[in-house]
Amino acid sequence: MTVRTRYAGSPTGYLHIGGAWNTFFVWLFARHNRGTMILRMEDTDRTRSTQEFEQAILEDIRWLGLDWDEGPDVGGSSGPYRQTERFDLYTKFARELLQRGAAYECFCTPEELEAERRRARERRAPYRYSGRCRNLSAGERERFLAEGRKPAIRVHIKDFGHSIVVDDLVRGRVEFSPEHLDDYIIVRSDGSPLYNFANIVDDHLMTITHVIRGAEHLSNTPKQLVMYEALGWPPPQFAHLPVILGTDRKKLSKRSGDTAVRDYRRQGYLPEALLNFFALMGWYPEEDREIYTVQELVEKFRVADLGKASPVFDPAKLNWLNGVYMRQALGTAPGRVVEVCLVVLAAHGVISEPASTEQRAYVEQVVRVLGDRLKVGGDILTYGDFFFTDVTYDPAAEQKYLRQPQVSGLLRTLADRLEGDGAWGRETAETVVRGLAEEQGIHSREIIHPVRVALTGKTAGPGLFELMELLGRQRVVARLRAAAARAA
RNA sequence: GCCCCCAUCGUCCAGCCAGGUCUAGGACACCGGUCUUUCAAGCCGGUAACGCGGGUUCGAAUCCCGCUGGGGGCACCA
Repeated sequence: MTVRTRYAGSPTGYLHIGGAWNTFFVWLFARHNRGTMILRMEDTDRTRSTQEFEQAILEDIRWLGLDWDEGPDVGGSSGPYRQTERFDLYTKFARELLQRGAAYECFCTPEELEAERRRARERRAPYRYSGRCRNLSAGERERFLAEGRKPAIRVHIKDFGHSIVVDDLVRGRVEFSPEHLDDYIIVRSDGSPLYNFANIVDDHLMTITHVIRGAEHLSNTPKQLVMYEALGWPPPQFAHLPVILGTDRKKLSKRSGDTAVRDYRRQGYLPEALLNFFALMGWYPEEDREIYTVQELVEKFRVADLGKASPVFDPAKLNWLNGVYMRQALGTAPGRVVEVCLVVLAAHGVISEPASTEQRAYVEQVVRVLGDRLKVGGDILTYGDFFFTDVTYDPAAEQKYLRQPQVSGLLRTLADRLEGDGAWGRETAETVVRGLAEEQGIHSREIIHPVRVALTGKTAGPGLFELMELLGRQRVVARLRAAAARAA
């Protein structure tokens, strides 16, 4: 039997780290088993779902380098892949359930249910639906209808007398006592299906063999198992991944900071670094090794090797990993580094979008000069903003290197010597700067540091002579004079 | 409150299933040192963990029970 697995996203926000991580593992599983990867949009919550978010999610998954065989955009044999386009299916099965007495209409209003819940809370008892609509007489039903009430549909949970067992691929055997189960709602009074129903209908109709999802769904699983039974369908295999935690040790959510994949893209992260990083959360493919190609991950992936504990998302480690990939790309495919830098630069409005040929060529130079200081695309601005904008002097740097007695004169002299129309380049710059130091009888660093601050505003950054070459004679001379004036 | 899950350095993981080779290994971060015009990178070194209590056993990070702690779920959300 060939593996068919899916990522079911709800288009109520951008793809976040947790969702992306989940998608990656689903994808790894599919590809490792030469199975089918399916994307499904669970957009039954029409108040929060939007077309834009759906687009964005697809885009971000694609950006990560993951692909899918069936989905809302590419179609497939078991489509459509958007739940809002499958309503007739849910209605059909809901009716079937109704006819078989496995489900019933519930006329309780949200207010009435809220009151039930409140009462349960007051008694400090766990809430379960009272079941008072379970055996409505024809008369009562007529009366509710006459009142204009629209029924929701609930499943009728029978007494099992035995516990419900989830045989989870990562957690093992998990038992649930059936007395905690509720007659839960599967279709809203407006006729739209709820997650725990639509999900099952789709997974079955799409012949999903493996459901790989977050552990937040583990408690839902017994409910779903009951539904599979009511429908007479064999359930798929389940694998519940741990939930990624934020630094606050709470579930990483859209509202807790930079958790959207899109944000990482904008900050100049490399998708392959993100993927490699994902692999290191909840899984260690091999001992004493952290760098893997996607292909290696596909080969090594085994659900049984996944951890059960919730990992904390550690941005510091992601940064390091991204740096590893950036350095590697610098050697083998510098265009990739330029690419992520362009994204950042454009996002900050420093260059146009798309970049002009000149801008691109210039950024290539900047990238070359910055070299392995670039751990993420965003570093082009933290280390090299002065290549694109006027100098912003770091107060501490200015205080330390520009407010020295001889500095103003030194800077002015250097400007004078650099001016002119002779050859310009790294060597010229170095010869002139070192020559001046020697002539003054001072160590070269005593002039290099102030010059760096004058040119870049910072104490840290790329090699002075390289950056001078790229900055060009005009800007160098102008900045030296401006700094000399400030220093005086 | 009820249900479920989880538990090794600050963080991510290895080790656990098949107890001894664990004075617990790797990585990130952190702290030194080295290189250097600064920073980054690199290289060398360092600090740092088996949550607690009971068992079982000659022997427990590893097996069992309890506790504690953390997390997730209890919707006409997904």
